[in-house]
Amino acid sequence: MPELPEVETVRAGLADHVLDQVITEVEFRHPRATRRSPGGEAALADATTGARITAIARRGKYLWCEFGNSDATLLIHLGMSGQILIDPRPGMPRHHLRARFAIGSHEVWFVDQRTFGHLMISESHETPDGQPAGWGSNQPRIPTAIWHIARDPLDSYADLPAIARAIRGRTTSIKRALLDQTVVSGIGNIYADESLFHARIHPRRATATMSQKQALKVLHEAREVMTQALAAGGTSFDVLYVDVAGRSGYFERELTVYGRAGLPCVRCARPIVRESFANRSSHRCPSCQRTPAPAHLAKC
DNA sequence: AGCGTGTCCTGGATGC
DNA sequence: TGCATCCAGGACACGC
Repeated sequence: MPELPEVETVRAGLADHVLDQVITEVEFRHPRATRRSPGGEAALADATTGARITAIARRGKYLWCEFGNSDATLLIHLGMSGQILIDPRPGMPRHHLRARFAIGSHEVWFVDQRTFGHLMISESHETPDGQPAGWGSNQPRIPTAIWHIARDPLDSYADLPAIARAIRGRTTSIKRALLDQTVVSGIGNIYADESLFHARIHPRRATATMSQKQALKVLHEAREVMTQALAAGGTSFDVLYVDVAGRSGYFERELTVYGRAGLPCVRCARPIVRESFANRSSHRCPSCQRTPAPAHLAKC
């Protein structure tokens, strides 16, 4: 399940192989892959065939290709199970292959078992702050389809104090705010739990009752845990996720709470608990992340 | 307007 | 053993 560090690993891998190359062939193998793209498969193929890739950019979990002076971008979201495979081995199974591209001398596959991922063409427009929209972008433009996606904790143009203030302005729980991509992007269930553990904050803590220092602490921990995950090559839980060359990440060994229900807390040895949260689950240490007083607890 | 819930999807795990 | 149900997850449409 690719989150920000995994997506960045994919971005860097793609940039290594297809930057300055021309897309010569596009083939779609599943209609859901292009469901959000205006005009569908035909328009996407039309917009990309013959185009030269001049940047591979990323904001949060979204990737996009820039094409020189063109306003059009090819936007990619890997969803839960999406993978990008470059020059896949000849025997690689094809049953989850959703789209394939010939780019320069490379074969590039978009493989996605659960089909939550998608590809789309999006026009772009100038960023409000005049800065590049994300890692790898070399122009101050953002795909219009993701104008509402906030900068992520690894983005050098992200204003963490401003994000902390936005979090505190919400009437919800800190975990919901962290998962809201319009507040801060790139944080999924795994890194939300990890960041909150490191910051010693309960997932259901009401954001409006948090101090600026506490909110900022959570964001800094998110940045830290993602930086470490990135250095380790991305997190992986099963064979669904592999990076562009088909290798799995190995950061999962470093996770402190996520997926560790019943196992001892790395700090205090009390068993980690798993609780249901908004049709999902939260993992926390009942001792390091104590339940706040009712007045400081959000409804969900 | 802002917030919370339901939905999309597949296949491994679990239950009877 | 086999069938049925549950569950995981990100993003967004929708309703309150």
